Amino acid sequence: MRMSQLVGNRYKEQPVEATLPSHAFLLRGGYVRQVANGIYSLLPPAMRVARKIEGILRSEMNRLGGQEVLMPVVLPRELWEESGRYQTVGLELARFTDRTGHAMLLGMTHEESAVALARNEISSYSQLPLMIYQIQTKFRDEPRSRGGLIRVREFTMKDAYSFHASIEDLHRFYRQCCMAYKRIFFRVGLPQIEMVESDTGIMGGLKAHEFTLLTDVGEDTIAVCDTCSYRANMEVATGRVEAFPEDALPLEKVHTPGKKTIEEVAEFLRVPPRKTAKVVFYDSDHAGRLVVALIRGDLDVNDSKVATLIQKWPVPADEARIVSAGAVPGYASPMGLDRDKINVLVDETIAQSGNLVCGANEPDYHCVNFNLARDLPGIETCDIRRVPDGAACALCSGTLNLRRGIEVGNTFQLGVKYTASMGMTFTDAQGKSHHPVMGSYGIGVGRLISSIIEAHHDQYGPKWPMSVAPWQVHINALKLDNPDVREHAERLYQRLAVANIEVLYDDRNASPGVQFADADLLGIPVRLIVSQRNIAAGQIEYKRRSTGETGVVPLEDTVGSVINWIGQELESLNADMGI
RNA sequence: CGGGGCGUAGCGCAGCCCGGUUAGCGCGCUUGGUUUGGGACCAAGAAGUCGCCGGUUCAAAUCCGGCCGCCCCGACCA
Repeated sequence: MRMSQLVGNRYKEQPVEATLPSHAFLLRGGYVRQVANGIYSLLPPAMRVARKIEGILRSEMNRLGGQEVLMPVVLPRELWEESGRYQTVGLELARFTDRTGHAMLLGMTHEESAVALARNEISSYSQLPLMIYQIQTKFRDEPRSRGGLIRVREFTMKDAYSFHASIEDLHRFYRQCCMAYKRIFFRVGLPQIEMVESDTGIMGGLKAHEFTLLTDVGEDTIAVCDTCSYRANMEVATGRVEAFPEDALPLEKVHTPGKKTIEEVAEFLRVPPRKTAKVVFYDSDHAGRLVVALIRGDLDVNDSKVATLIQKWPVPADEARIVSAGAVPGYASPMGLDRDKINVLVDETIAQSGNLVCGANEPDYHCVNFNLARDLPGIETCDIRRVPDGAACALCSGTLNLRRGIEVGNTFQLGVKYTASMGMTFTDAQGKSHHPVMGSYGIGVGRLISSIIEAHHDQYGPKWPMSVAPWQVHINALKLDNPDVREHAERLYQRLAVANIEVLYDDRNASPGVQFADADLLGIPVRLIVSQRNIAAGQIEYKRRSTGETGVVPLEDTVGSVINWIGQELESLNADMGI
């Protein structure tokens, strides 16, 4: 490729809207252009990176036995009604009607489509297991996109769907798929990506993992054990919290005038916040009952965990709602409330503490010496707390640290949620009918591009790993109006092209500073510099983008050296070496 | 959806408060010349419905009203 013809300008001004390095470089390097909020065009350099990533995705999916398909972006409403998600998924599902008035939607994930495809083709256990995958455009009408390609509304995703005759076979395949994901991330230059336990969210199903690049600019919060391999998204992370058992003292009502918050009550009664019990009200659970969550005063409720328990997203209850259930805001307690009309969620930490302070359900009064087993008998406890930074790991003696991360991929053990609701069956060896067990597996291509830049850049631009670099070699020729320089540069360009090397040739007669700055923004791993002084010495100068190493090689050895460098760098990204 | 900010040439901005000639500046672009190892210099150019609609006024980028779009933080979100 000749740079004089390359579509897309580079510029040196820092774009005001870009706060992340990857976002700024994508704009400054001429990789992407925004078309609307969360909607981008990819220019040739980004398109080439995307194609390389897609090639790696294909090879690893094919290695798993996956078969590539292409399902539609535009889907009929009926398909999503079959699974029930037409109702349960919110505004991020873009809906519209076609000219005949038929309700349509833009696919944001393709479990329904995959089942609809497979149920007509699969009827026997002998056809299982099976995985289909596609690399395709998704649209999700996100409430807020951000960070360049990190969170967008339209994006390219590799999504895969597997079907199994048994849960055991799903588990076996799931492990293989996770290994394939590790190989993928290794091959694109991100071996540090972590496998993280996660919420199943709108996918539903049994179990899910995310694959996350830990970085301060990430938007997810991950609990990371400093000792063992436990990693979990905040949504589901659990940890050990110190228990404070005490022998129960008699329950006693105390006057606490005007003291409503945990801080006020704790200070007034001269106890630490951990000796109090906090009540949080949510408007309703799936059955319409008021939700009363009880947690130790020094801890916070984790809404995601509550959502899983009450089967809907928790919305804080307003004061009228709380009062109508017989509770007194600021002095509330589950004690004395009609347990048939409310859903009480009690965090384990309440059972592990004795003699707590809690509300008396009477204005200006609290109770001291609340003990769960005695004062609210017959309640099963659960985990509804946000893991605090520095909590003890539940699996080992280590400490959990909260880190930020970018989720670049995810995997779900779906079970029979979709195959049962959509009526997909197969016949086993005994002639009996079953629903296949399903898994689904996603990786966002654009998010991976941004993540690679976040992990591999300096102040001047990206440093692409060889496996995903838009080109392998960048030729800079200085003083191109000199016939000797031009002739050497053109010849070098031809020789490299003949050797099947991907070359970007800066054939503009631009000043060295401009050429080098542009080369840094394009981040190509090998840079070759043709100049009069190098020609006179019979040599070519090179610079490796990733290491900054510079040197010279004799002119006649150039192609051979380049082939060696490319080979070395690709070999270091070969997953067979690393995993 | 809540809070904050911004919309003037491809990009980054000034001008607006206090209405008044041909709406400026830097980068980029075009032409010519001089240059050339980390974003050169000189000269001459091209490029703008000042986000949109309406109002006030002799006169609106500037004042008023409405709308739209974009960014950041939060909420939300595989």
